[in-house]
Amino acid sequence: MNSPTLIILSVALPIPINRLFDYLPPKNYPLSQLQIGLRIKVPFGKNTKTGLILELNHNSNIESRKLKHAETVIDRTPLLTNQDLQLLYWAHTYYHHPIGDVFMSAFPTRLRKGQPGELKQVPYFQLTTTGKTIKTQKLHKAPKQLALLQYFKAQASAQSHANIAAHFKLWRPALKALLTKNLIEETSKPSLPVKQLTKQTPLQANTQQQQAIDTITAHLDKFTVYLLEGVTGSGKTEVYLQIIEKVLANKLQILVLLPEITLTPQLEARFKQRFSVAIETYHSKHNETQRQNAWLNMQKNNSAILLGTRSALLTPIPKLGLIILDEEHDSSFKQQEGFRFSARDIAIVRAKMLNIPIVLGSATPSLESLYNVAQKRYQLLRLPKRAGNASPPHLALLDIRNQKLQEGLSPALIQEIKNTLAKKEQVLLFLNRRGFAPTLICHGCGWVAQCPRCDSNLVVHYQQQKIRCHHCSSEQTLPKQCPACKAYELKPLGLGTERVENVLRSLFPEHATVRLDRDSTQRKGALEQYLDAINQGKIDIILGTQMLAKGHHFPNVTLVVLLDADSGLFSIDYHAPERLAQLVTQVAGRAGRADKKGRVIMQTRQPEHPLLNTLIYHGYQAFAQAALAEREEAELPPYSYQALLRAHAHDQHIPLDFLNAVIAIIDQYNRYDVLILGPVAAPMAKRIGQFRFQLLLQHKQRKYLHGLLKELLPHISKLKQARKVRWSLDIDPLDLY
DNA sequence: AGCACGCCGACT
DNA sequence: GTCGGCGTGCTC
Repeated sequence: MNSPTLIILSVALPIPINRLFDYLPPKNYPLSQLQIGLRIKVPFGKNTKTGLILELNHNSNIESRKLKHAETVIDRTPLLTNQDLQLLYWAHTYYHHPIGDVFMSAFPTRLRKGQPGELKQVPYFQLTTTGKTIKTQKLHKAPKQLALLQYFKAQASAQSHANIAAHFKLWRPALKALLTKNLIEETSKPSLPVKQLTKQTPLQANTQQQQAIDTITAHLDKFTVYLLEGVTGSGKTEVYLQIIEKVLANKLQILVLLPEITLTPQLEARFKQRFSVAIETYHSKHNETQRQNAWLNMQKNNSAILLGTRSALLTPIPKLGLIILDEEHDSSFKQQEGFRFSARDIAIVRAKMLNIPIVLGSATPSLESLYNVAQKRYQLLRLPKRAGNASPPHLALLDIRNQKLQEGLSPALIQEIKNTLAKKEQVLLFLNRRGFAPTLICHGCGWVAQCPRCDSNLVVHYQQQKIRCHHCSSEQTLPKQCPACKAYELKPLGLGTERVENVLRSLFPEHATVRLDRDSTQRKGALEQYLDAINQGKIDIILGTQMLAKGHHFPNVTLVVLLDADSGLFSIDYHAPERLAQLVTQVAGRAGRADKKGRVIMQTRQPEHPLLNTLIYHGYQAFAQAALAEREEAELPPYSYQALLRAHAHDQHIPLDFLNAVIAIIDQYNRYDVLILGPVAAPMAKRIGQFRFQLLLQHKQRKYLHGLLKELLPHISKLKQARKVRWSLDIDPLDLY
């Protein structure tokens, strides 16, 4: 029916429907300028949507009377390269996620919504001639303005709002005043002088560092996955910096991916001190203008290095020559909703497509990565030595069975803390549970305070006099009287950081204790304040949650305590021991970083637990080998492949009906005996008022699992039960929740 | 996802 | 008698 000169555009749209939509070109648009990869505005139902041209065809399966004209082509040249498009296509296939959603997720929000692909000018400010010479006494009545003026005097180049905000609070009025007084003027972004790549000479690498650097830089023009296993403080960052320098010398760009909450500012500062090339950062703290500019500066090759989190992975980088992914075991590299991709796994595919090296760094590599080393797919590089001669901490288990505990602290532990404090050294205690107590129970009738919307107990927050659910936002005032039997017998049960803080203060009243958890650090800048106080030696005892495990340096801490290390051992999720081991090793890394030897004590009721013992007495590597052997025995990943189909709804039977209908379809197509586990209730069956069920699919060979999924999914979308549930497919799930 | 159409309950 | 609840269907 269609004439051969007709051009049909197949467009990917950001909607959860797994197909392309066909359009006629915009009216009067020169056909020769149409290209795959251009963003385009199209009418869609009652709306206009921004999509991406993925195919140019001569005909369409849609009746021609239904075809609409596209409105406008946004880009003159594609923002993504062919290789970017190929990578996205691969990700769409691998994760079985709707094509338009995957392709459009490569763009920052503004560009996804159709904004032109141009840099947004952000104002920069510099001193005027008057500003440079003014006598500071003239501003003695305006300390804020004076401080800001001094700051500008100390800077070599013009500064943006973001630069100023990093150093001052409530700076806007002061800046405005200085502008009015003509001491500061607006200007454009200063261009960086790029006479040389570095402005700081590299540190002297030790033998292992040098070996790692040499190995990687010997073959910068071919794909290899390097697993750089370096204990805390072994100088991984210096290795990264020296490899990057070599790649910069080849005029190529570098992508550095970091976990969500690492110390990006510190790392950014270190990169900026070392290199004089333009560096972009991309993470959740940035606003949309900053994201768009960072993305475009990489895309246009204006900038050489991108430091970012998972969301930076798909930034187009035309001259990409190296990918570094630090803390590769970190779970924040896996997106946990919508398009549930693993930034690590896609990064590896990206490196492979571009034939460039990728370096995965970690002190505690994931079991998959260690398995890939054993399979000779990755090359292992080890940095066993701690820099500056710091010796590794000594780990020990402390059996607390039959011990009389004082709010979770055993007598032996209290003695250890005393000894450490007597030596004027700091103690770090780790308890991964905030609040005062995880349970409020009535001693009269056994009633327990439970969340009305979730399958969980309400946590007692004593300071705020609240009981609160940690899974949804519901909270109540701390009751005095049991709502069931009216007795005044309500007692908090179990340990939280607040409670341990109290006992520490009463046991060691002459020592300063600080608690670091989400509650105590909510106020902006509070965490930084506490960290400063710790590093200035004003604090003797540090108590905190998970947030202590990552990155922070506590050079004077010589005793690290894990109060309740067992909790990870009882989880039904087979990843739990791996996570516990990583956590223990990371927390242990906080101790004895300077010349003082550190000690790590783990209180446990499972002193005979084999994996725990392997970890404590033989180290992380030995633990990993033992854990891998268990996984192999049980045919769990990485010895098999999994996909998890989740479903939730307000009514209990809806997700269950849906998953049973899915099973009925699976039975028709399951030629290769993919293992089906479920449907079962999720470990937390009810959450935020929704009932959650899941179906686990597993097979020893990836191709059979994925083959089944590919056949299955179109049928699932068509199920009438599918409309009533919210469902999602998680490939290579990390959380079996 | 977003929107319209459509058929049943409490209201100016 | 109407407004609006969310079940169902469609988007090139």
